[in-house]
Amino acid sequence: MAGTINKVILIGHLGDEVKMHYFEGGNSIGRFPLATNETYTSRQTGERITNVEWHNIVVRNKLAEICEKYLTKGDRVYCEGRIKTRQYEVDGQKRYATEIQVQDMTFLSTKKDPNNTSSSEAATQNNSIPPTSIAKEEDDDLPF
Amino acid sequence: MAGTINKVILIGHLGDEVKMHYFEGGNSIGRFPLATNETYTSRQTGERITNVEWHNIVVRNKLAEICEKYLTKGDRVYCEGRIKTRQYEVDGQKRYATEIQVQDMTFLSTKKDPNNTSSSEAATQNNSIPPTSIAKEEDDDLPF
Amino acid sequence: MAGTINKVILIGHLGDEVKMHYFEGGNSIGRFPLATNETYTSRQTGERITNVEWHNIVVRNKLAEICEKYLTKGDRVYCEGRIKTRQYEVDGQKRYATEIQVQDMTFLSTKKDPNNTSSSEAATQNNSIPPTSIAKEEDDDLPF
Amino acid sequence: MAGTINKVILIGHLGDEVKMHYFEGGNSIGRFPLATNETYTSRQTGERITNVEWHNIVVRNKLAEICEKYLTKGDRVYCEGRIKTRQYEVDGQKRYATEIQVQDMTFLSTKKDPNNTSSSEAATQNNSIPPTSIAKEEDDDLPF
DNA sequence: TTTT
DNA sequence: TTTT
Repeated sequence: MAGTINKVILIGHLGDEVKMHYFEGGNSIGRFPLATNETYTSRQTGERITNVEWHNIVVRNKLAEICEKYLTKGDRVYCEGRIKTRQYEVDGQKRYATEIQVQDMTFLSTKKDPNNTSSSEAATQNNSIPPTSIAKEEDDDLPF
Repeated sequence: MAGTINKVILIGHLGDEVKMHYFEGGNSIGRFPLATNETYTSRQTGERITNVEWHNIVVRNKLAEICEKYLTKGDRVYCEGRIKTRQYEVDGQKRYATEIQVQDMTFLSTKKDPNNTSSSEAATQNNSIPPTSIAKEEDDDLPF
Repeated sequence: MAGTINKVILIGHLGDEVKMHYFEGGNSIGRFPLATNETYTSRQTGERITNVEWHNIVVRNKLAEICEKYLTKGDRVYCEGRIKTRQYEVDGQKRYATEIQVQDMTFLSTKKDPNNTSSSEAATQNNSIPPTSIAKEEDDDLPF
Repeated sequence: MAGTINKVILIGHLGDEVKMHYFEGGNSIGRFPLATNETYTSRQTGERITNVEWHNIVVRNKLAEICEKYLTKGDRVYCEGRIKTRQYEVDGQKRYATEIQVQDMTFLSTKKDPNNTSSSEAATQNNSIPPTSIAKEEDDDLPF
């Protein structure tokens, strides 16, 4: 009943801002769409075709708050998590929504950093350093 | 236009047989459900809870045919691929179905091998050796 | 200063028993060799060639103790961790030893389980269930 | 004898230029060091400590040539490959050198692109587009 | 619905 | 030997 692995690794760009939802009791959840692209050459026409894949990213609690604080539309991130398909009903019919529950994230660009112009590399050379790697342990100090 | 990654790694058990579909022109597709389990301890009751996650696995052409030949319900496999959400309409309403398009697979148990009793390790010691690792290159020889 | 990833995923077989070392203060470390195989067809002779790759696995504290208790030579495991190359000197010359520091592990077969005959699947159907998935959180309860 | 996985995923920065070596017969190999960083808080002093890990990246043939053409010291890349430890002898003593044989790579920044100022995003808006994702198939067209 |  |  175990001995299984459910792991997702994504590098993509935020298609929108992080949307937060706060629960009673102090828990919180953040959601944002992440785009990955697949490019290939058409066998028929020979032209380059790009398919966009949209992933529903879900983050929780401290990681959610760090995402909301530092990430914005267009930023690039590395995400590691698991696939989770939720089931719900509409008019008595089953529907499915697949999310990526992310536990670990690394920022590959952070436009929200005020002193930063275009890349996370630049950001590390000034005093306002956003966290670039976010660990799984929720009780840790902020990685500054 | 790229610089993105969409990667899924799963280890799980087949929930059903591989269902094949053959296209005109020689292409084929195989589908099967794969179960992964997540076990955790409830904070309320302290009991162990297991959630099952079902993944819609899609394989193509030679890999599909190897899967159909060697895999059966209950077998354990390692899968590597990408997430793909297809959109379709029902009564004018958008629906989404998420699949895992698998390119690489490793068999961790293969009940269909006739000389095999319980594990793929045993299978490698006789003459009827199923492939245990299936490469991405479709034009390769079978890995026997 | 960050924004980097160092991740290793291995599925292989233990080449020897887990060797434990206990430190003063209660910490412990376990080490064992893990074999992965790469099989390919020789372009010259056309015969199948198998290369064995040996990985120096290092586990710590609770995970080390679970490994020692349940794993034995020949068992198959899934390991997730990071690469770490240690530097040392012999006769004033630098030497390097590369280890895989494993944080997450899933047992894919466990011969040490007394009620088990050949695979972890069988093991889950009786009362003596070894842990098959070991989480990163050291403070967690044992996953029974 | 199989059913194993040997997979490495790295995101890091080039510590030096790509060094090429060409073989008779047309094959080529490229090598470069890649740095990943691990940052943690010391339990003793409470200060942030960064450890650098250096990986010996090895790429072959077309991928090697693309790396040499587009990558330079300091660039950030995503690498996917396998661990390979080579054995050699010095004065009759065995020595080991661990490499990462990389088959797939994604460029996360490319300073060598002449029209590019600081990031790969900018690069995609002009006519001199470096490849950002490099597939495994050696016989493919260049991903332009 | 959307990123680069 | 080195990157950010």
